[in-house]
Amino acid sequence: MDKIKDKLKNSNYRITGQRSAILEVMMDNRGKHLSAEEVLAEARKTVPNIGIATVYRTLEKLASIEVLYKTRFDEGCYRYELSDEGIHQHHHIICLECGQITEMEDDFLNTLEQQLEDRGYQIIDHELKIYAYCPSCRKKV
Amino acid sequence: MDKIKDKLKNSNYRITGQRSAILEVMMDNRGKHLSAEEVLAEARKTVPNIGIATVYRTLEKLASIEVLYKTRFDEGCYRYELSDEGIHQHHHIICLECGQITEMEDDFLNTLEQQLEDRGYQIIDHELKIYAYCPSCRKKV
DNA sequence: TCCATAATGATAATGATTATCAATATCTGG
DNA sequence: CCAGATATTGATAATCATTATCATTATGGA
Ligand SMILES: [Mn+2]
Ligand SMILES: [Mn+2]
Ligand SMILES: [Zn+2]
Ligand SMILES: [Zn+2]
Repeated sequence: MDKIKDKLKNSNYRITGQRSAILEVMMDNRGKHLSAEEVLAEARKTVPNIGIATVYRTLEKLASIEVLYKTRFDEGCYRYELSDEGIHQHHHIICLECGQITEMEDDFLNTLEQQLEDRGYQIIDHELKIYAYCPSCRKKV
Repeated sequence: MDKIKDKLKNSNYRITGQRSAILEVMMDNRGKHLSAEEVLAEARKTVPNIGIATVYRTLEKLASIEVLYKTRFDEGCYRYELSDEGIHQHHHIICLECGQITEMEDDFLNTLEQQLEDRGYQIIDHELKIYAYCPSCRKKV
């Protein structure tokens, strides 16, 4: 939390009640993937008058300094989550039945990346989504 | 082309001038990823009065019977391309400098999929995007 | 405390996509 | 070929997430 606030200060961003509230919401929901509207609803429990524009602005800023990770799961809206420390983001397995999202680390992509580097690409990031039925929704065969 | 039109007929879809024009645009642009607006502009060369709503409807229909593949590359809009025959779609390497999109086949994911199947998942599809500098845009080190 | 300026909230604007609906085109069966 | 059931179209309004605008307020270093 304080480490993040330092990061904000170093970027010339002021620490406001709204930003603290949003940060707190994201930390209280570590592991979840929240939409801007969901963040707004939570943040209003602390800062009742906070507006949706501020939520968008803050989420955007926090993503730009890599405190948050922003993605979308085949829906209309973006979702945000606390970022890992690592360079690459993790990946997601999305159940087509219940919507449950399971996370997956990306070690297994090392081989592929090596192949691409060999072909001259300079890889910056990657994103993998797997659509599947999760073990409990899977049709019994 | 005729195989696709049969597919349409079998789904109770009529073959109209507009649909033929859109199909032709997609076939003339095999390998490219077109937005609805781009398809509209091309289709109007054949059917000047075609409306954007018809383009959206047709692209949607063609994607629903898997003639087209629909995706988005971190932009505001969807892009469509002629679908491969295979079960899974191919993947994309997007150059962060020039925007060039290179395609990649998905054999290398077999191992990962096997691991997930072992954990009880029933995999339906996956999507991988790699963001990189392409060989020609890569910063010389 | 003062003040330059960053941040906020309300609200208008945007841009892609979808819904509505009256008019038109397609196609099947006679 | 033709009529009629119905699928499709184009214009346009509506939607929905996100961004821009702008007057007002809050923050934090001097
Ligand atoms: Mn995640
Ligand atoms: Mn492609
Ligand atoms: Zn499930
Ligand atoms: Zn490039």
